[in-house]
Amino acid sequence: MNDLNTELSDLRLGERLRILRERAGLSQRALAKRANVTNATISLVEADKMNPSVGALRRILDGIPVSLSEFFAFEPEPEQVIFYQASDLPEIGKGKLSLKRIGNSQFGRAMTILHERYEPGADTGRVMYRHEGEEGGIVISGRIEITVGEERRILGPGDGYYFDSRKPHRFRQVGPEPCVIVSACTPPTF
Amino acid sequence: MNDLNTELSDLRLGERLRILRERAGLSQRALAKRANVTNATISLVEADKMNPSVGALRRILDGIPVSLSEFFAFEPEPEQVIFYQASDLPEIGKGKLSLKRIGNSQFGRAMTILHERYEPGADTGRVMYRHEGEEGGIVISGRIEITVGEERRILGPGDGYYFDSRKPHRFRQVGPEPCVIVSACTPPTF
DNA sequence: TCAGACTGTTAACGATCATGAACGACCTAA
DNA sequence: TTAGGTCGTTCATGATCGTTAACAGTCTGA
Repeated sequence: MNDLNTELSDLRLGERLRILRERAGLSQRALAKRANVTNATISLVEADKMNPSVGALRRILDGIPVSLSEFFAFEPEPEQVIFYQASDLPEIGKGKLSLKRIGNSQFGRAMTILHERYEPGADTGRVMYRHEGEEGGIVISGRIEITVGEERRILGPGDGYYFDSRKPHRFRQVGPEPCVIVSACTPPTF
Repeated sequence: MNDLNTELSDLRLGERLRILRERAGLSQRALAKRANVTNATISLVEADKMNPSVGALRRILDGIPVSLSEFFAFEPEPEQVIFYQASDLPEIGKGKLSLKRIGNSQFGRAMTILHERYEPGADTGRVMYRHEGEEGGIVISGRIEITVGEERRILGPGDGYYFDSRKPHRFRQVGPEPCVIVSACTPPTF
């Protein structure tokens, strides 16, 4: 016994489909005909006894017609994540540069927070980044050389920076110990 | 050979899922772990080689996290229906009262058009309807007795009406031939 | 009362999903 | 170079979907 039932009752597909279908004045069979699905399918979905494929659901909704987006509009949002557990944060970047993003990929968020770790020798490269927005940060530990446009500076613990991301920029770790930075950029970069 | 491939490429689930996943900095396996799905599932979905169930897609999206509504937000709307073929219009109502709704159940529409046909003896009943909005119409053929609040009138071809739906109202066919009316009400009643 | 047409539900079965385990490719460190 | 790690892909199999076909219940009209 898996949690199919839990999942189904959680989605409440059936309830909403039935409401929309009846609102349109369609019987299960009438809708089935329009949707190129059988009435049994609609019956089972409405009874929360089946977990339809996305394609099947779309065909059904097309028969009403209602878009998938509209259909799920009343779906409770996945509760806004407020707290991020370190072990859950995916590690981005490769090699000597490790990034952990906080608040990323959340629609409607104005910025992205990064927890960056530069191992000795780490370097964002000669090809300098450029993108829309602004970014800033504070060095937590270690030392890093930051180049922004024509400016170059080496920062240590407690030091900070802030610049327009459209200026070409480059980060390069210096010294024997890794450098840790917490930064933010806006709007969220991908 | 069915049209599974057509359906899948039509939905473009894979493309969007991949974009969202990568934007979140997650590998297929990392996302799979969060979503309680296997990496193979994500791989196949992204390659448009599988039509996931709604439940599975939701689990995957929860791992990003993105709501179903957001995920389908960019789905092209089912092209706004402009022309309705009579044979396609579902017939609502029972017995002597037949209704055909035009533009119903379309989110974002301001009103519903009804093609009503009252067979001899048809009557919306003594329990008079009341609902939000306004409604009006024109009699095409036959004769009908309309009661709105304290007002009562018998209308024939070419006659029209318009009133606030919150007033109790009742329609009753009179005469030997069926009565056909085209009406509109706002906002769409369910 | 009966036949007919409709409603939504349910059982059995073939098609498909979702899984677990393998694969080759790539990178990193030793 | 090798070993170990990750990446995304692919194959075989059990679980589930979606269909076909039947079912009982309701309503209409004869």
